[in-house]
Amino acid sequence: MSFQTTFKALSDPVRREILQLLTKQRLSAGEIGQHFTMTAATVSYHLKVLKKADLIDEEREKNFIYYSLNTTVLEEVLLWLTDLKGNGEDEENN
Amino acid sequence: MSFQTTFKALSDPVRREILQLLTKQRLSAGEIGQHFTMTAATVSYHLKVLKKADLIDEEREKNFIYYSLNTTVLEEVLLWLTDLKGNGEDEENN
DNA sequence: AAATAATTTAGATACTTATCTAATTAGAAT
DNA sequence: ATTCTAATTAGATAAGTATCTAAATTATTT
Repeated sequence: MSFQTTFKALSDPVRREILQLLTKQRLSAGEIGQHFTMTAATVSYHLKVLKKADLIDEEREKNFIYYSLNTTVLEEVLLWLTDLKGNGEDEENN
Repeated sequence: MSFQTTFKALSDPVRREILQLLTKQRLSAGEIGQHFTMTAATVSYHLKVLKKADLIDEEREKNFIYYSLNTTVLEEVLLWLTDLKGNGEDEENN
C-alpha cells in the first residue's frame, strides 16, 4: 500500500482512536462500535479504510470479525518521520 | 495545534514532499513552487496548512518568505506512533 | 430451511479539500 | 510615486470524505 493510503488513513481521529483501542486487545467490529456514537455502517467504513492501509488485520470467528493492530506499516511511517526530522545538522539515527 | 491538524497536514503528498525539500535547506515559496507543476497560489495554500500545523516556520527577508522545517511537532507524532506500535503484550502508557 | 445476529455494501447527502484564475498586499528599485 | 517582483488572499469549482438509512451478506442457531 502507498504511503498516501497510510497517511490518509491515519489522518482521521476516529481511525486513530480505533487503532489505540486495538493496542490493548483485538476487538470485534461491534465492540469497536460501542466506543463511538456513530452507526455500525460508519464504523465499518473506517475499518475498511484501515484495512486497506494495512494498519489492521481481521480474522473471522463464529459470526464475528475480530480486528487487531498490524504494526508493520507503522514501522515504515516511523522511519519516514525519523528521517524527516533526522537532519538538523547531521543525523544520528536509523 | 491539535493532533488532528498535524495528521491532516501530513496526509497530503505535496505537503510531505515540501517537508522533505525543507530537510535540506530553507527555501522561499517560489523555490518550493519550482519543484511542482501547480500554481503559486496552490503552493501557498499548502504552505499555509503546514504553517497552521506548526510543521514549518517562516521568516521574511527582503520580499521573499523563507520556509524551514520545524521538527517539534514531528517529535510528538513520533511519540504517538511509537506508543501505538510499542505494546505487543502489555501497555505502559497513555 | 427460517429466524436471528454481526457485519458489510449501496446509495444519498453534507462537508471538506485541492486546485485554478484573478485580485490584492508588501517590499524593492527605479 | 510608479513599477516590478514575490507571495498571499478571495472566490469558484471539482473531487474526495464521513456520515446516515436501508438493503444485502454471512454465519449460527433453532
